[in-house]
Amino acid sequence: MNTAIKDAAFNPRDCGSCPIRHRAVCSRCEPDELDRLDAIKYYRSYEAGQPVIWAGDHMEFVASVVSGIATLSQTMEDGRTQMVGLLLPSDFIGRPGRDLAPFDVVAVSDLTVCCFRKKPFEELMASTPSIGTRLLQMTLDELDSAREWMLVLGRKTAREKIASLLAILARRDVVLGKTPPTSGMSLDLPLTREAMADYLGLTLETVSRQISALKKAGVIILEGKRHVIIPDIEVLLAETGDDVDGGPLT
Amino acid sequence: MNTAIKDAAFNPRDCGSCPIRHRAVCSRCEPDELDRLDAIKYYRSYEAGQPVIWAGDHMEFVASVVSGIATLSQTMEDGRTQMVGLLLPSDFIGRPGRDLAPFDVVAVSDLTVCCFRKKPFEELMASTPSIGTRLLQMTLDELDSAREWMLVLGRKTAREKIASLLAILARRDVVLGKTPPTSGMSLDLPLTREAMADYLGLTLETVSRQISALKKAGVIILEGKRHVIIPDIEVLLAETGDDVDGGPLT
DNA sequence: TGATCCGCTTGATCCTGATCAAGGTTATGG
DNA sequence: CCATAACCTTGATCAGGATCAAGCGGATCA
Repeated sequence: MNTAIKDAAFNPRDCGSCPIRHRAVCSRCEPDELDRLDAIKYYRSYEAGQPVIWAGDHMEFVASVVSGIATLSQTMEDGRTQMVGLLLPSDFIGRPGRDLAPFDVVAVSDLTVCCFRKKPFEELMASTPSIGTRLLQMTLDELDSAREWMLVLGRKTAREKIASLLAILARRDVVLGKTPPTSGMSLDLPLTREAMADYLGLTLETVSRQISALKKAGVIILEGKRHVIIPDIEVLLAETGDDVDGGPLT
Repeated sequence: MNTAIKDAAFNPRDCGSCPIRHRAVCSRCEPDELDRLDAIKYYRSYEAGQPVIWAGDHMEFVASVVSGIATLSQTMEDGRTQMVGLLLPSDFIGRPGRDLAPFDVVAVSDLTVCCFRKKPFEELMASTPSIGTRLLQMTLDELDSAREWMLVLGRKTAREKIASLLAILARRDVVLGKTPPTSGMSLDLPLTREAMADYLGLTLETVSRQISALKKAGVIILEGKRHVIIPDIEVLLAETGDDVDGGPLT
């Protein structure tokens, strides 16, 4: 696999914006640790739709998403697929200490990742406890998110699922400062209806219908197919079925 | 909360069987690290049905299950609940570096856990990299399991869900050496029909019906309500919908 | 300028699993 | 020993979402 991967034209001087350095693995590293990370890193980019890795492949690197969006998913023999994670800028890809990729990773938009060769990275981790600590915290966060998503998949209605997905995407955009946190939030859907369906355990028709229903109810306003305006975030949160206090935006 | 917790009558000399020492956090620790772990540990037990901790509570300890079974779950205001994990002997409870419990933990059978006060444990972790490494590996395993479960919740039919649960429980019993791995496997269900339903995102009636259906199809044989005999594991695995190669028993 | 494709929407119908309801089994306790 | 309460099974009916099907609108390309 992994045909058609191209090494990125990403300028190494853009290193300053490398999420490894600033937001992911190494946010608490000392300067000399950063230097050592720099020594083993390189960039790669993928076009929308390209696979980054297939479940079962040997992974010879770990990586951090610089820009773009990728999905983590599983597919059954008969074609049913379930997305198990959404990889956004600053998210980490890979398993130190493991050889085989457990899930498929596919770029859904143009994607640039910052890679570290696995062996040197693991050695660096062994000699730099703060990296391991940071990675443990990130993994615990991912585990909590995965478990929260299990409630969505197992117990929520189609309408609640859609509202939950929109709320999660909205929260991310707030965190990234792309939209105000209060009223008139605006949001670009990074996923096709089918990808949303795979994320939510629904069919694409149901996704489409429920989005239309939320639109008709005035919970969201659609501009085109992919741009969503949320007039009142509280109304959207009420549709998720979650406890409103301590909800997704806090 | 946490009323009615009793300190265990567990004999400290049984320390030799403490899973922290042998299977969980410290399987690769040096003897002096084990001594330091011993210095901050204590046992607790809970009766079937008792809560260990509620989501949002402050956790002043981390722990490892010694014996019995607990569940990790989430409940919506309207009562819908989703189990997000099953805690069996040797499983770890808690989040170093976090203060609040993210999910409810409830004992479903009589339960004994080996606790470590959180602060000293975190200090020990900071000074003993192998503990952190071990914990990272365990957390990555849990994350993979959680993600595999997302496929079950999102895409499998009721019958496949039941078969998947039975396969997982069967695999555990094989690993623990309770039953032969090949033919005529036998298995005690540790959960009520309702708990299975909460794990699988179903109702208890559907669970009951699908178990009856698998029985009628000869995939399983029931002795009483809780004891299951699996005449041919391959037949059960075929019912899970999973790829049979590399399936749950390997 | 069409022709084609892809992503999306909407309608009609079906089916799986939820819900409502009744009764059976097993364990516990007076 | 029976009474009670969990826990479980089974039946009848309902409904939410899947499936099958048709068509729309905006890209891309010859």
